[in-house]
Amino acid sequence: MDSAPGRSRETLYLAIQRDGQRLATGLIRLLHAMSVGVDLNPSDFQCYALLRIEGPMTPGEISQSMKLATGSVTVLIDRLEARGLVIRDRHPDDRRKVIVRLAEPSGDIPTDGAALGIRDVMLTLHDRYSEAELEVIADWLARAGQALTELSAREPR
Amino acid sequence: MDSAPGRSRETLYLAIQRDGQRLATGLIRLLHAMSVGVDLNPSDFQCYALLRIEGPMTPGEISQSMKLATGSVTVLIDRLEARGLVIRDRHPDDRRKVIVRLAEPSGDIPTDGAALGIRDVMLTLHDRYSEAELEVIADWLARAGQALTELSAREPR
DNA sequence: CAATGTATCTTGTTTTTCGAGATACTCGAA
DNA sequence: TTCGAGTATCTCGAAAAACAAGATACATTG
Repeated sequence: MDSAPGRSRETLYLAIQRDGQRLATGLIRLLHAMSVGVDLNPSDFQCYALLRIEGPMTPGEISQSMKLATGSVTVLIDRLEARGLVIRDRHPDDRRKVIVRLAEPSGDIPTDGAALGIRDVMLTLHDRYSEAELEVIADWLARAGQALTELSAREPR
Repeated sequence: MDSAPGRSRETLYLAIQRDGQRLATGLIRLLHAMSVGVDLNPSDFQCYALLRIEGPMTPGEISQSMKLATGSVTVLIDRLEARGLVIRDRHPDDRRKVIVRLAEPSGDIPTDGAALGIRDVMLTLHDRYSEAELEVIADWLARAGQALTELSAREPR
């Protein structure tokens, strides 16, 4: 694609910061749009997405990850469970713990991804890049995600 | 950086999707962490960030962008205004409209970016990439942000 | 086995969001 | 000009979600 002729490192950093922020607000918007699409509130949808990505988690882990109070997570899971989207299991080793996992038949709705035409848009977007470039992008996404996760994990309070 | 020797396009797409989702959840977490850091609720903080990025907006535009009811935006702006973070101005041409903009002395707190060591982490992250690679990343971020914005803007309901 | 720590749930309260209407303004056509 | 339809914001009461503190049950260490 090599669009701009060659911006300085400094300029590139600024561009990345600016466009990264734009992407972030876009993501929030999209998450909201998707959640109303499946008739879930944003928190519930985010939790559902989290379980899809990370696999089964305990309520405590969810509470940490989503920065919600434990009581909030309890009723959040109640709501998802009532809709048949997730299931609570007892932890085999530690019976204080509970394991929350996705319900098998994918509940009633959102298997995500394909919804809203996101997949198509993304495919179109990526057509323009070479494999080497996609490699760079994938690498950056993985590292940036890792960095952000560590950032908000450490010393949150 | 050229880490993996060469993944297929298909594999790369999947990696991007997966890591993109991870990045998204990381962003939400971080946004939440930053908002508690400046003692603002997530919506208020997001609105503040939005105004920083996009410049002055009307309540109606904010409501569309954040997918909130107009009434919710009114009290949201009330809260930000009470903290001295934003200012309401009348629109010069259309006096039904109101323009919300950042208060000049940056209110009491968050000039963002530097907070939480985000800047440092990002600098460290980007050190490993060549300028050509950064170019690719910046390009992708811009296009992806654009795509997401259009996606959630069209046919939201 | 007692004491302390951990994980989740319960309850009551506060905060945020919604939704429907009210008010104020704009613009085009009679 | 005046009327009417459309738009933008705000007001208000009701619903929903999040919190905080305590209760319960289990685990782990001495």
